[in-house]
Amino acid sequence: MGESRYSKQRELIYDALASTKEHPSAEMIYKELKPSYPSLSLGTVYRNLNFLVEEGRAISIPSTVNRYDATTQDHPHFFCTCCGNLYDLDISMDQTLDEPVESLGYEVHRRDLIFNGLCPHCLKKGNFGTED
Amino acid sequence: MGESRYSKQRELIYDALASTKEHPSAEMIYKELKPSYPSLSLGTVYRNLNFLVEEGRAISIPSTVNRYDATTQDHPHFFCTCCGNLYDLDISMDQTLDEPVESLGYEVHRRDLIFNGLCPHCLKKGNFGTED
DNA sequence: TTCGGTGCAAAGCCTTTGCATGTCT
DNA sequence: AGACATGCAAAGGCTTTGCACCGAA
Repeated sequence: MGESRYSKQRELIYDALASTKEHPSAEMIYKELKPSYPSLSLGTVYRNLNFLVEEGRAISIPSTVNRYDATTQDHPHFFCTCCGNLYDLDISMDQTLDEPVESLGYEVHRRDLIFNGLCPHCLKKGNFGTED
Repeated sequence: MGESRYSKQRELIYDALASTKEHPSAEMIYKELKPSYPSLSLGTVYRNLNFLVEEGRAISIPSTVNRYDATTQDHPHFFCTCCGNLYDLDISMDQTLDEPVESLGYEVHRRDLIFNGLCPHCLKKGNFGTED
C-alpha cells in the first residue's frame, strides 16, 4: 500500500505553490525552481502536482477537452466525474454573482460555473468511482 | 476585410451543435458527421467551432493549461482575458449555490466558478484586447 | 477571378509514462 | 534491501497550421 516518501523536489514544489497567489501552471513552477535546482525535471513537477491534488493539499483548476454549446447565454454546467457527462443546469445564473466582483474593480464578461460531482443517473447505479 | 462565406461543412457543424444538449467536443461532432459526410476533416471542425465562438454563435466551455492552487477550499477565480492572469477572488462561495443543484438530484463535490473579463490593472492601462 | 474554406498531414503544446537510476526508511 | 521518487526521453492526446486545391460570390 502506497506510502509517501520525503523528497526535496516535492517539498520545493509544494512550497512554491503555497507561497504564491499566481495559481501557477506546472511549467511556471518548473521555470521558477529550475535555476536553483538544475536537475529538476518537468515530469517530476507534473507528478508531484498530481500527487498533491490527490492528497488534497492542492486543487487544480481544471482543464478538460474543449466542449462547445450553441446556447450562448450563460448557464451553469454540471460535470459528472463518474460518467463524464456534462449537463446543462436549468438554473438561473444569478446576475448578482457579478456585483461583488465588479465592486472589486473587475469588468465581468462571462462566468463559468461548473459543478463537479455525481449525476442522478450514476448515483442511482451506485457508480461512485470513475468508470473505465 | 474578412467576409465569411457559406460552406456546407460550417452549416452541418453548427446544426450538429445547435441540435444537441451534449456540449459536444470537436471530436464528438466530427464522429457524428463523418459517416454522412465522409470527406469532412477534423481540422475543419476545429476551425469552424473556433469561428462560431468568435462570431458569438457558440460558447466554449474552456480549457486552459492546468493551474494549481494550494488553497484547497473552494473560492472563485477571475481570469483576465487581456493579461492572462488568474486571480483569487476573496468572495465567499455561497454554499447556497448548491441547493438548487442538489434539489435536482445531483451530488455536488466541488464548484468551479470562473469569471472572465478584464482585471482592474488592464482596465487602467486601457488594454482591452489580447496582449501579445 | 478572387479570396475564403477545405482536406490532409505535419507540427506544436501540454501531459503522461516507461525505464534505469537514485534515495529515503 | 525494498519501495518509492527522480530524470530523461519517448509517446500520447488535443489542437493548430501550412499548403495546395476547391468553390462561393
